Amino acid sequence: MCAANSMLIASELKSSYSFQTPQSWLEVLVDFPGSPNTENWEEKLFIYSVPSDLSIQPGDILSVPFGSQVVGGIAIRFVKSLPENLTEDRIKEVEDVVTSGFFPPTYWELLNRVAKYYYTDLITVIRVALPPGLLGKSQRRIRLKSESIPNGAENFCNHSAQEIIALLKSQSRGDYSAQHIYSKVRNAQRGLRDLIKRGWVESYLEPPQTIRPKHSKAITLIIDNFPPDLTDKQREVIEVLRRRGGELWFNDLLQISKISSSVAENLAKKGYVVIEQREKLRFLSQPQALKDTAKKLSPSQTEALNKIQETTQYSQILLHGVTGSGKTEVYIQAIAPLLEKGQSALVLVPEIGLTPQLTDRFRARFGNKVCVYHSELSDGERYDTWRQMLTGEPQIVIGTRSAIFAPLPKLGLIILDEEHDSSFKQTQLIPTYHARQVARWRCELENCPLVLGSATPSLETWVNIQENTKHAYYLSLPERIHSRPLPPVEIVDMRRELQLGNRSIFSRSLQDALHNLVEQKKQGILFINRRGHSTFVSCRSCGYVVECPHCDVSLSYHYTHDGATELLRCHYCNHNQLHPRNCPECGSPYFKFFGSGTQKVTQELTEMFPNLKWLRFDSDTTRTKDAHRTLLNQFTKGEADVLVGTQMLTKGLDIANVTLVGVVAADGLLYHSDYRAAERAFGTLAQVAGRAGRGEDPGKVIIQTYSPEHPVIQAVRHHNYQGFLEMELPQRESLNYPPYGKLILIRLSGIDGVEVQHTAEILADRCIEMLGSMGEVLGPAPAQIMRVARRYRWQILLKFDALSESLLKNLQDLKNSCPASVKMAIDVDPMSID
DNA sequence: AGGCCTACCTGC
DNA sequence: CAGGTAGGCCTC
Repeated sequence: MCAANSMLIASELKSSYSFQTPQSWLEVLVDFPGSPNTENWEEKLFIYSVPSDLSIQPGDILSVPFGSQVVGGIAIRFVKSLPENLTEDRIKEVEDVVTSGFFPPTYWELLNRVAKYYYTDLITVIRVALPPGLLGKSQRRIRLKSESIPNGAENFCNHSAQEIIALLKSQSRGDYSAQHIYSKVRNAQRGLRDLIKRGWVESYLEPPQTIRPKHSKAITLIIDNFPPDLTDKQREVIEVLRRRGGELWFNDLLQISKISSSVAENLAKKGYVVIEQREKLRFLSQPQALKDTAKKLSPSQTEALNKIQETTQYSQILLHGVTGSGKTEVYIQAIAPLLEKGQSALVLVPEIGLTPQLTDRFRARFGNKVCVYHSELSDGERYDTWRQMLTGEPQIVIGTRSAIFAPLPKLGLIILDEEHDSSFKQTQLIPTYHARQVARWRCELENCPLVLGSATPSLETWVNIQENTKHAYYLSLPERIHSRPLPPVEIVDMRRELQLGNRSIFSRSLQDALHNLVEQKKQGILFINRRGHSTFVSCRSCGYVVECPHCDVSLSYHYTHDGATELLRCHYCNHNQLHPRNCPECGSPYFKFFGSGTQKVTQELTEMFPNLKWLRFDSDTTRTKDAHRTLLNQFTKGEADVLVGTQMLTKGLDIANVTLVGVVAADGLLYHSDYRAAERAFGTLAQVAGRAGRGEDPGKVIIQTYSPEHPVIQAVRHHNYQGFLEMELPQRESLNYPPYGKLILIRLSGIDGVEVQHTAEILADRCIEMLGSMGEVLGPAPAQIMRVARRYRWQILLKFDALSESLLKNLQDLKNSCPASVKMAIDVDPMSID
């Protein structure tokens, strides 16, 4: 990392403080849970005074006192006078400025659009955009004043007070957060009041644990000659500093020159160097990739590159390139000239862990101008990367969904790689935004192009590009680089295998291919849709199936460390329990295992091919940091013949030695109640098939299925995206599903099943009233899996042609009328509706 | 989200 | 009628 560069940051950020605050009141958007909704957040701003030692400008991130706590907030604007209902004595002072100079106008507009479109309050959107921990909150804590409790006196307190004392005494410092005490002790509030009155415990506010810059001692050379009064050691220090560009971290200097710190301090006394605290950025240690240069492009790559480069205004560009057609190289060459112009670029990928190769290639070309930003970074790393972006240095940020909010000034291009991937949509937390939608807005606001890359574009993007002739371009990379062919796809009818007496999960064809693999020293990939061993376990004598106690699903069978522990695990709430020795219903010790997962596949591989080495690649084996990269490295180095994995395999994997791709069972993908099932299945199968034959040697794909005639299978077989479109689009159109109609899914959940259902029925009636002839209301219906983690789930689907203002307002009212015990979430453009 | 106030309930 | 508790509303 370049020390001098990072040191600049502190001073640059500081310079924006120089703005002089006018003497007036400050309106602040305060970060608290009950924050007002999108329609009227401006009406609920709070007014603070600015202490004389702080200078604040609108857009600064602050910490402010609020009620009994200290919370985060955003400075919005100064006002000259107080509203009539407020008197000066009720106004508190801003406590501190957390970060200055954030939120340029276009960025502010972007956040507002997200909030409005996805029915989320603005502060929640802001929280997504900022690195975690920046909007700090103080915490109330309870501390034991043990010396003041008379011996045995606690026995005269009420029960909860006694419990609290016992709890506090169980910890050496006698200090817990109030929240922790509330969760452990019943009626804690009452006990606490008693104890505080008696003076045995005290309650105090812990200041917010906001993330702050990390500082480190730095040494800077301030002369450019060698003065005569230097000792040998001092001379050496100056030489080292000169060689390293005049600046070094103090600790690094001591290491390099092997001197004691007093030598450097004496130099400082003589006035030849300055030693001071500077901000130090916490970056991941970046593996120094080999320097790489631009590759020669194919004619279609060149054509695509030219089009992207000549587009300087807002446009959507679909880069439709078959797997292995060299999209990454086009991205890289499109970005290079932007950096020269002083602009930055944003590259979004579905999951960073799955694409170390893409990151490596960018690093090889652009070195330390590449920043990686995603949720697996530690809070400190994320914070520092974020601050680094604010400097405006031309750079490339590669990140996952949330990086769409990377605060890059002078943005010149956004690239969404694998734009069809559903992980660009946030599903669990609000706002349930889609990074592609946000990217569109962002490019529009910054007036720069948006490149959407995929081998199997989403139907939304496809139709969007066709319909918008003005700001949309279609670019195609129809061939693999070096004119390598797409691998032939063989469809194996598993019904026929069964008829011929093959009960293995591998067809004869796949078995042969696996044998050849070992002989020819090639590598293969086996794709299976599920992790674990089996999807459910059933008693052979009475048919009993073990189900999750919290959800309406059967438990999946897993084993750990070579079968040492057998576990049943819920894939929805992560509940797990030991696999019973005997059936809980009838006591029989015999179980049958249904549905294969990755563990079952590897088990069968070991039994049938003892000489074949495999690696398992799924969310069970990649839980730890860097596990993706480690496993992929092992595989690339040839430490295994076969990589067995789930969806993760489909993304970006580019290994030349892979000649075989096997899909163990395609059927799990095909049959789903969701309207998007076919699109998802086609995408996944086409992507996984594309992993084969990327090197010199031709590849081969084997797909096993019980439905060989299924249209999706047929489309995959012929690598026929167009054919798939022609089949799928008319169906969507006839039912007015996206990309034609628009969907909003209202999800309701709660502990009390009857109450949730009742609420759903009332709300559905109101939706029918509200929509009138503008659209259709489907439901209410229980979710596909009605109960998850002890909560009952119901949903209402709204289907209509276009959004309208009145609809937006009414939906917001709907949310406000929902009882507190039923949670209501509005999912705009839901990815799945089961 | 907490903290605080108020309306309402329980035990004499 | 005091004391205790559950829910509503405010926090600049």
